[in-house]
Amino acid sequence: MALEHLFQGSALNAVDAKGRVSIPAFLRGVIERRGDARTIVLAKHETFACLSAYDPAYAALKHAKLERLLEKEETSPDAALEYQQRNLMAFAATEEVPYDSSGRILMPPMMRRKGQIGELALFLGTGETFQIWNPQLLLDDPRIPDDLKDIARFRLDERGGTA
Amino acid sequence: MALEHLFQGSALNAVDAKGRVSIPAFLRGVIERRGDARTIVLAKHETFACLSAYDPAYAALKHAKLERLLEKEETSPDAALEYQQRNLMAFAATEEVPYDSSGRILMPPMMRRKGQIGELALFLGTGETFQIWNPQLLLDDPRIPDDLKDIARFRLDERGGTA
DNA sequence: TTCAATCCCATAAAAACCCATTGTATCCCG
DNA sequence: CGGGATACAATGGGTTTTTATGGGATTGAA
Repeated sequence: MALEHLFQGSALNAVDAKGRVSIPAFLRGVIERRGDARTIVLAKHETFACLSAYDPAYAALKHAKLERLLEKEETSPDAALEYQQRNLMAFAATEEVPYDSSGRILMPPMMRRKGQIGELALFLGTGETFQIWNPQLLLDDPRIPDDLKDIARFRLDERGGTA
Repeated sequence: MALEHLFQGSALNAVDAKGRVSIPAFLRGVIERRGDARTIVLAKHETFACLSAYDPAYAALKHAKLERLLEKEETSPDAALEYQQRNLMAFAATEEVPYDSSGRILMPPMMRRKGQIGELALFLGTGETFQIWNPQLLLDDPRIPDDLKDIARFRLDERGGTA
């Protein structure tokens, strides 16, 4: 498959008192080039203490991939159950939120809790999708490469906060 | 794979007060022959104290390679984590910057610090990618061949600066 | 009413854009 | 072969546009 437009780069944005966050312009650019939606899909990340985010076009693609996988491995009861589980996670456990004309979303409270997002949201492009972190949790995770933590620290410094 | 257009040659350009740098025309030529983007991707070099740079087409190619690797080795939890880490480094730890009609980029502050780039940027073609150095750091690195340092010194002399 | 989401407007900083200058290499023509 | 004329690269500076973000005002459902 391979998508031609990939999410890349990092940014640290504020979450204001109303729970609004600006989606960095360079990520919005990719979303709007992939499709014409001004919307992102949020989910808890599978392995890290952060949120995973992507555009509706990618969600559709992901769904198609699951369908194909099912058709291939079918007949096994295990496979069918696994499909049901994955499907639930892919759709029921996600939230789709539009961003407004200034590029901001209202972070849904449930996702905010799941991602433990506080006053600051660290956006990280990861190719097909991007991640949203509480920067402190990223710094605390031993599985994250040091070079990436340096970037998080730089983004925090840039803002004047001491990390 | 093998790309047909390769980066080669060297140039020393100024970084102005706004942080702008001209990408040498001979490198831009390669970028635009590889794809139609007028954009470069910047990353910290893995082994040297400089930046690594390439075009989006090369980045996509690298990504596709990673994807194929994952599908082959999948299922292992270790492999999955390693994949996540690589993806983060390849995308979150890089920045994509467009160059304008006069061939200049705005060097992102984070990359400028990571590469310790001051007022001068030394561009070195290395085939599939190219490097951007603080010329002084190149001269100070014992791992760099003397012949290459001579080239750096020549570029500095050309400019009137004493190396 | 009340809380919360959406819309609208304001602003400061940063980035993108446009235009001008210089220097150098190239070309053309006498 | 010399000497302009030309084209393009690199760079400086100003102006406009975009971004991120704050703060009302309005809508709407509970």
